[in-house]
Amino acid sequence: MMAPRGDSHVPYKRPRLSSTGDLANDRLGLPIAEARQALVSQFRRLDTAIVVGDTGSGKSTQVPQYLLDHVVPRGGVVCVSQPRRVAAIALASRVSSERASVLGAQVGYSVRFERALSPGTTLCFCTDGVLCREAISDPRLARYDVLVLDEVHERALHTDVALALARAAQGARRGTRRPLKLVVMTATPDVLRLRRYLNGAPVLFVRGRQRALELRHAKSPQLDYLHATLVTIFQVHREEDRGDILVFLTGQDEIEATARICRQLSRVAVGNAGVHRIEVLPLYSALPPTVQQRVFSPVSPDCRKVVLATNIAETSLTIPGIRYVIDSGVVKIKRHNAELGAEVLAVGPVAQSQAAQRAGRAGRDGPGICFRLYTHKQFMALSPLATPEIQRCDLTSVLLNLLAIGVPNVEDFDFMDRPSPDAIQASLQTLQWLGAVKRIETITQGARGMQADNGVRPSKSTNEEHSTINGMVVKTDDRKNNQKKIVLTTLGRTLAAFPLDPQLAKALLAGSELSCLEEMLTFAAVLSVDSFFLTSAGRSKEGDQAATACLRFTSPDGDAPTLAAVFRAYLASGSNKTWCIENTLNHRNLRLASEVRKQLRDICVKLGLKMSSSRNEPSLPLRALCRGLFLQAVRLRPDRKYESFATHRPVTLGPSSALRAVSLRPVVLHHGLAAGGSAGLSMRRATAVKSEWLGEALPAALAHRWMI
DNA sequence: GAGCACTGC
Repeated sequence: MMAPRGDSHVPYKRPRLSSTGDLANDRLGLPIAEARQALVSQFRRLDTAIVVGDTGSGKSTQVPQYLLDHVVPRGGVVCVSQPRRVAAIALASRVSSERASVLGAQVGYSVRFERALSPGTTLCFCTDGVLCREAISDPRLARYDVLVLDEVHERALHTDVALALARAAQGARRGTRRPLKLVVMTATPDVLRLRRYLNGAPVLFVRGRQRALELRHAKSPQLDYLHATLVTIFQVHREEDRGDILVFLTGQDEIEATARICRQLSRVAVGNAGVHRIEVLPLYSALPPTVQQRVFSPVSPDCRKVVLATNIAETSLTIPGIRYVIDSGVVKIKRHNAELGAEVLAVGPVAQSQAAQRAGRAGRDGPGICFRLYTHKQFMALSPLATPEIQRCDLTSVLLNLLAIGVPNVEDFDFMDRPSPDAIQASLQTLQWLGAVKRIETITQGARGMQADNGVRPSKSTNEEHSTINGMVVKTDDRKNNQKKIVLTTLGRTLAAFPLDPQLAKALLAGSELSCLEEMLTFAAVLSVDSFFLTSAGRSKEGDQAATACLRFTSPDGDAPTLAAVFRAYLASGSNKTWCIENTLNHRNLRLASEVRKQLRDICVKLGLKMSSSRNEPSLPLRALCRGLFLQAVRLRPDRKYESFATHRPVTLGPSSALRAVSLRPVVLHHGLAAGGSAGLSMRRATAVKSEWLGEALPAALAHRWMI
């Protein structure tokens, strides 16, 4: 056990006061109020504006109202978009009550599964995801006079897409009788990039609440941030005034381990005179909501709360009473590796903007201190901004969405930070194999001249250029000479109607063809949400025993049928929360799956698909699954190891897959590959299928290549 | 033999 010894404390540089407290602002109203006139006159004049202000400046609640009351014409509609559902609903509710109106009348919201809107709604809060979907039926965003994009500094996937779509819509409406006004709001003062993207749009600064925040960096680099974390927690506990501590760590295991040591150490320390108790509270998204709620309840006056959190506390949850922040300086980030065709979850250093965000969580209710477990020099060497999500994730869904919107050139779509051409090509190739897009020759004047007149062909060297797509080595056309245009097929348009990965959407449609749509709705729903099974940390004491009881759901065919069985049992229980707890299942994810299924079913009905069930033929849903997930196929080699058809890379069966309970199956489909650690590539979830089903599902080009 | 956080008319 580690104890905070005198010689192992983390030395911090002398405190520097970066700002002063100003509690008067609390009563005088929000800082933004005095800037109202100036903002309004700028908004009237400009077609695009950037608003910079801290959370707490009131910009998210006030700017939309200024626009509605003083900028748009009577009856004009303002849309405010956010990365997160809870924020959209909370803001709508807050603004609605500020205006003493009923939520859903003048002020409303629209998020997935939930909306409060009426024909008279002129101020609508929504999520970026909803806005991106709306653009499919309304690419000019014609319903809105003003579009406000909030929290743009987070660079969430849908925010970047929405921003690019908004620019395109604004361009299309420029010079018409109803131009689109765009207001982009960000908390990061570093707006050079954003400003250039928005053609030099003026930046309007809103003064934030002035709060006292003291930053202390480590004096020397720390080799072990977990050790430094423990030392600092107890140093703060011994030396600093009352106030709760928020610690940023990377993940569940690390948090639980640190919590255990912390509790042991505190039992030792509390024996000493004058040392108060501490209450250690883990906080991460996999925890059941009831356990998460504990961080919001106050502790007794003689006790100090220590919250050990992941990134969830950086943006999603704001914990009251935090006075001290301990920032480990590291974060876990998911990246999609197109070459491996896998998600890689890795620990890395935070960006400066994230460090600022973490520090800002201290002293929201009074003067605070942020302890950084890294030196000021190390801080200065950090990247100023985090890599935008659009450069880290699989683009298959995003590109299908853009094509459905009618974006003319998806390969050259003007994102603020463009994804790599390889990532785009990999996703287009996937869409092509799914039959969602095709490349058609478009003979432009220039191209015709070139090919007919002098017969120029791509030179041999460029023609034989290879690139790796989804891990497969593929010959690519020379892009300079490539006159092929990417167009959406009828199938692609149908796939885009579903809020699903295109692969799963295709499997769902195959369910209609094979008369097992009801079963496929369940497969699609359970595979598109996080696992139903609680991991050890989220379990109650009796949990492990009950988890064993859960084995009764295990299907020899793997995870899709197993999860479907759990889901059916959940519905049979009457969607009962107690039943979930008794069986150590994640109620939130089961409820989510049930809402997803309902939504998918409604879309199927709208598309005119007939509901059908394969009650007497259990293999039909598995065959349908093959028709969507064939790119995720894996085979068992003679040496009893699994290998991906697409990439020929070895993969292993992940530890939580239901297939581990049965003997090795010759062909399986995986539902997500994870890379990292010692295991190489591992399949998080997998379902066994028959080789002939895979054969009938494959497009000809792949059937030939894979020799099925 | 191991899961950061979000989101989808």
